[in-house]
Amino acid sequence: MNAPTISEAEWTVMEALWERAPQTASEVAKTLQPSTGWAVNTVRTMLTRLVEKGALRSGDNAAGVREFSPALERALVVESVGRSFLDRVFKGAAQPLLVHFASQSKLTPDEVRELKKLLDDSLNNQA
Amino acid sequence: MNAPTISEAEWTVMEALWERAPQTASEVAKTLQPSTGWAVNTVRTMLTRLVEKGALRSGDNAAGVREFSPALERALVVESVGRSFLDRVFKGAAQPLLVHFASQSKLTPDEVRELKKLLDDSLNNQA
DNA sequence: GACCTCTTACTACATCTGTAATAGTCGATC
DNA sequence: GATCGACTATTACAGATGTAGTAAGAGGTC
Repeated sequence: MNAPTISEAEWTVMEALWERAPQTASEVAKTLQPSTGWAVNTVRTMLTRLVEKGALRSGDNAAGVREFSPALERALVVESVGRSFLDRVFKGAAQPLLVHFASQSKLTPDEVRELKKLLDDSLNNQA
Repeated sequence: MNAPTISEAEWTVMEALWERAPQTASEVAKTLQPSTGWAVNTVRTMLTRLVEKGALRSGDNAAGVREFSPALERALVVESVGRSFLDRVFKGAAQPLLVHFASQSKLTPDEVRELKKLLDDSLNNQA
């Protein structure tokens, strides 16, 4: 029941569709062209593979052109790749991961405040 | 610059050598056998590939048998895969990542205390 | 009605990964 | 000195990934 494996390039395509859906293949290709330089067929191939993987759904629009939409919520996929990253790199221990990224990053005072609140809440919810 | 790409299975091998080094191929294979079931040759292949990638160094021990050691510190590789994960999944924004994992995980009061301290420190160090 | 453009379906091909098997060398063994 | 067991080097092979190209139908254009 885990989300399917989504490769790095495929992730880029998913992001485009999480941003706006549905889109046809040419629309996605046009959206990604500036940042990736991918040929339309490259994008088509990835769309097809993502449909096969169950990450996208497709159907024809009024004009009879196929259009694509996410079949999985972004949050769910983030959940899944997040857990796999946590397991692989931090052996499943969230605290060292949090330490790593917290010490690595420069946060604003507001962000720190929010995080501390969240940490407190997480304690209370456990009780 | 960036640490080389280390695949999931290769990561397992690296962990064994970060734990204890140097080790010969058979030693690593024996170590990993219970958890992975890999054949010795499978481990050898991965060791070879990791040397090619520059993630391991190898040399002959007193008995003339090749042994392997990490060529990269674990922290450095974690740094690199961590950043790549952050960029890909959270578009480089550490705060949402921290929110995600913090809310996802059940931490002990001690761990929460440590993290909050770390967050405070990170603010001070910026100033 | 021949031609160009979209769209779709199918195919291509190198590289990386996972997972080994095979062949050849070398030292210990009987 | 033929044999057995490590060790090394080379090769294999299928599936995933990145990055397309080609062929063929459908619709507008001159």
